[in-house]
Amino acid sequence: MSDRPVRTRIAPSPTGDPHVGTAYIALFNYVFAKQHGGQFLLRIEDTDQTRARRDSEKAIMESLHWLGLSWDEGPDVGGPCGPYRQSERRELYEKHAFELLERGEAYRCFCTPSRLNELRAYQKAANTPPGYDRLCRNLDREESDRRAAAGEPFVIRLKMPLEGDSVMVDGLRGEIRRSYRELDDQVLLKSDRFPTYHLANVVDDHLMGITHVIRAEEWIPSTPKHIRLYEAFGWEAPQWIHMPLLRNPDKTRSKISKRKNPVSLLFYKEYGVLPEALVNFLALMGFSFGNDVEKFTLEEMIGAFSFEKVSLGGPVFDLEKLVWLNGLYLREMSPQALLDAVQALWLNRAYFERIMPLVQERMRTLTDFVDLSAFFYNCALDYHTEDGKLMVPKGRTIEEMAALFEELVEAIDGMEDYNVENLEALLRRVTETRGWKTKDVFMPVRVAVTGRKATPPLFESMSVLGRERTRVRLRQAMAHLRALPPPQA
RNA sequence: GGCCCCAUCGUUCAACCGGUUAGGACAGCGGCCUUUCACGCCGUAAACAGGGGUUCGAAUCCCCUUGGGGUCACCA
Repeated sequence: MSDRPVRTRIAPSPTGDPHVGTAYIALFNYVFAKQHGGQFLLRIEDTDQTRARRDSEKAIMESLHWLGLSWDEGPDVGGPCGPYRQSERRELYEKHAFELLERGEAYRCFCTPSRLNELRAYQKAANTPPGYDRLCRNLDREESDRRAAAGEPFVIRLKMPLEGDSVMVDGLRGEIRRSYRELDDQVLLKSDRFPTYHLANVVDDHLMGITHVIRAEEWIPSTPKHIRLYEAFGWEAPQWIHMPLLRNPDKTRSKISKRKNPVSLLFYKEYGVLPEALVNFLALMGFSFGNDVEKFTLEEMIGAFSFEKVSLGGPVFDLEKLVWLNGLYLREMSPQALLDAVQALWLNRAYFERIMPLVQERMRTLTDFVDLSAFFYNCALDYHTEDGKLMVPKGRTIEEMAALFEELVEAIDGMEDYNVENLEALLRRVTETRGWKTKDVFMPVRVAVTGRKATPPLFESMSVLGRERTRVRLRQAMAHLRALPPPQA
């Protein structure tokens, strides 16, 4: 153990919406660092060139700021250990990978993806444990250098010990042992010269002086690789603390996922949850303040926090309790502050300006505006109506429509730019692939998204509602349909 | 499937190093307040997964079983 000043970090991967799990882990890193007068850093792990999304990084930073979990060092504020974006540190990882190669702690692997696929297929068929067979581990150095010089593509793999146990001490669980025999020679540097998570993460944590790695439980199985990496470099390893995983509320109890639960921080913000309430609620997941106190501020949590007060069962994210807690916060605001908050969310001029052109030609009196635009503000829609029935057109089944909504939820999530053109293209595409008529898709989607059959133009409306709320409504409509009694024959 | 982690009411969090009528909160139910609803208040139901040990005594320590989860990529 060393007496280095405490430094923690949150290291999200910008591959989608800002995730509630990211906020959850960030919270504990933040609180622990602040409690010890240390620093909390933000590092963007964007080494996956195929998945990193441009706008995602920005959304993550905005969401964490919204929650009040601000960082002392990061891509936007800089700091002594920058850059804080892994894609800007590529050469560093390459250099370190080659350093391990030189020291015999790692080796070049020339195996092709197709060979590795075959290997896996064979292992699966033969029912043997999967993993790299270490074919290239014993290539002699001359041959390795020669093939690399000839331009043959390769990756660099870490040499794991063949015998013995890897021992990690987890701050919450104590000692966790694993036999090296079941540990693979992990790829450190991909053939595109970008690092894998394992290399980049360890190199950065060391270079950035991270003392406590507080991350989700799902990382426990790969910690031996990280420990080995620290050993291979001759570096002092941080303390490992693995927090329990947030779970889905349904029967599966699997780790929280966007297919089953709203996981986007944007959702909670647009739903009207106050950041203080969300932070408080997240803190309740696994942590107990003491004396049965449930409502507390970030500041108070910093005063009371200890990992001894963290329990290990995977907590289920209970939206109902979050909403109750939020109500508590709402009620203690001054009416003025509440008005400001309500206005800032949806009842603001900028938002009105987007809606006005959509409803103008349908208005006869000024007050028509309220009725015509209500669905732009409502959160939950009521589908138990005459219009709601239009979500299942004649000749289509309930399940067909639910499946359609499900597909749209996914497609909208993956949409690069969420705009009118892409929405129209998407709806036309799903209509065509099904061989349906447009009315079989457009009206049901209209009702799902707005709750009614007479609305402003569909794509424009979806665009104004935004990606997140559109998805939520489609998902709610899907759930509504699947809960319907089966039609009589 | 192998390996690893976990195990208290439906959900969440308590019960310090073994001795409690197993507690709080959300949700549920009943009631009070109230023109209504909500808030608030009062009350009620609801759990130690099972089996072995250790011990005078086990929710608490150990083992096994069961259950749940995670992980086994040139993703993080």
